Amino acid sequence: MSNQQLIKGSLSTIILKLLKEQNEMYGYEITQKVKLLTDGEIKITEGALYPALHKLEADGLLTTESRIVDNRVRKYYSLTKKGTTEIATKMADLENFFSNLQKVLNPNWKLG
Amino acid sequence: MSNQQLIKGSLSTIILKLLKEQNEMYGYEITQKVKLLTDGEIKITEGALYPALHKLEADGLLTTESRIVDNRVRKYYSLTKKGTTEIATKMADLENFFSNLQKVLNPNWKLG
DNA sequence: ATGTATACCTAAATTTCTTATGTATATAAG
DNA sequence: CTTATATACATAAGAAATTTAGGTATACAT
Repeated sequence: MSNQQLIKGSLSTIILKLLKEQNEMYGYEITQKVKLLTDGEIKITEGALYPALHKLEADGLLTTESRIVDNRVRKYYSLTKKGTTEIATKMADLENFFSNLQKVLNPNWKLG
Repeated sequence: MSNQQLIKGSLSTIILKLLKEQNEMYGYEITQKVKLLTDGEIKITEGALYPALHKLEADGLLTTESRIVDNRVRKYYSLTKKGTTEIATKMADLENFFSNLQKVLNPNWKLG
């Protein structure tokens, strides 16, 4: 898809929002969830995902817990208190941005 | 606004779409138009705008014509045939991306 | 003289992503 | 038995787009 570059700026919001809904997820699970929800149209690459997860953890928005399932390591991520606050802000920002973008691009747009 | 980083990936679409509607615009005019349409909530910085315009021109999507107005140079940009084709594709990509993003972030979203 | 608005521009640094790898286990196919 | 696919983590070089910070210049108001 040529819209892959549009993900720039919203990847961390996607990660945090999914974690808010599911309480905890591991990296690979996130890529599969997004793929499933969008019928394969949005693909989160691992090269983008893992650095993003590490940054969110370093920023104190996520905590991790490693578990071994089927002889393989999984790192489960969940929101910290700070992360919970942040996702509310980010979602509001995103809605606001889309609203403004529609004013610029097309006042007649209807989505949903 | 903290949503400034969300512009990443959609700046060229904004430029092309405005030019499609207005036929021709100069750089500074684009920044002011976006500011006006969004009540100052989206600000296109000149450091982002001018390189983007130059790239779109280099890619053959825009042509320019310099004029002197009030003793100051203005570079008017307009869509080429290729640019006109491209904006249709880009708008479709953007709508598609937003649609998919909403599936991930919130199935209940309604915009517009 | 100073600040604000208009109007163009570039360059270093940063952020974010792509692309390409690398490691390792499990399982199905040939 | 070895090859391919899926699962699951990770890093690193390079590319792309933006931010931040400057620079030049005219016009006008304080």
